[in-house]
Amino acid sequence: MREFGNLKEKLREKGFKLTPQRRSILDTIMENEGKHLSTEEIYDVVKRRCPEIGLATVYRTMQIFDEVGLVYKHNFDDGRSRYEVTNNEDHQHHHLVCIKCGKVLEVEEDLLEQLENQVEQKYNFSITNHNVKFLGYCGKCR
Amino acid sequence: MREFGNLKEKLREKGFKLTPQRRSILDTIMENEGKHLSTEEIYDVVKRRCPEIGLATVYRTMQIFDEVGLVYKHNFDDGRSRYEVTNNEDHQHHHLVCIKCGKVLEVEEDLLEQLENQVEQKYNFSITNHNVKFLGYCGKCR
DNA sequence: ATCAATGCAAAGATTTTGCATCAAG
DNA sequence: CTTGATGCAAAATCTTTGCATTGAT
Repeated sequence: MREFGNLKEKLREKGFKLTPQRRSILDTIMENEGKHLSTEEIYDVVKRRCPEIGLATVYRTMQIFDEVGLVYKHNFDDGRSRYEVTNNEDHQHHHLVCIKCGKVLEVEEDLLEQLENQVEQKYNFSITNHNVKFLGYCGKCR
Repeated sequence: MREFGNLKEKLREKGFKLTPQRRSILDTIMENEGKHLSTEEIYDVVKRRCPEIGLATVYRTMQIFDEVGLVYKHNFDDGRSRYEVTNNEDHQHHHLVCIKCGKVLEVEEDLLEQLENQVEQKYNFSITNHNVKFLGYCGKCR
């Protein structure tokens, strides 16, 4: 489990406060690790422990968390953004997206270092993260 | 240059017709290869040679083209979908997205075959395409 | 006291849909 | 004729914004 001290610091660094709402949101996405919740889904869950919260607050909070690097904003092509906590890894892991049923699996391997180094040199680009999706058919659908 | 016969066939296979509107849209995105046009941008260009066309038609057409595999639908996190012709390659090339200025560069290298093979075996998943974005800072912004 | 954060409602933006009309086989 | 495709406008979604209020420091 991750310590709150770090998080608070991470927010403070950029001039943000750790309000009860933000903390509830953080709790929620940490408890639902690997689920890729959308903003509205997060809102629905958070409302249970924090009934007065507004949807706009969740939207604003997710923007901040993304900016600060607490979460990663995914696009799985279903019309809404989905979020995942970044577990202090500097790089995102990869995802398998089934183009039939839409299921999203996670891949543990990274293995892109070598490729990234090549690309950084050749294109004069400083890579801070990557986003890798493999599209295809999952076991059930193929 | 690609032949229209193939395209028409590709559409027909799935029961779609190659109408003048669809053809104009296809011309437009082929003439703007590498530009990642959004639906509205495509609409603006197509209107010049096809003034009676409606935005909804462009949206519907892009859905079909994506489904048929004529284009690839990108998300560069600017709030709209952007499209690119798939040059009969079975796999997408990669992109460098600058998180400061938003510029998108293309990477020619693929080099994911090995990783994909590993992943296919381990996760019992049949990969048909991939989507790889490297996030970071371009030459100007870093 | 100050200044950010919140909640609510309204506004924005992109995308989809309903429906009458058009076009092609 | 019949069926899909189109254009227009309206609707549906997701997301952002304006503003008065609240809440810490």
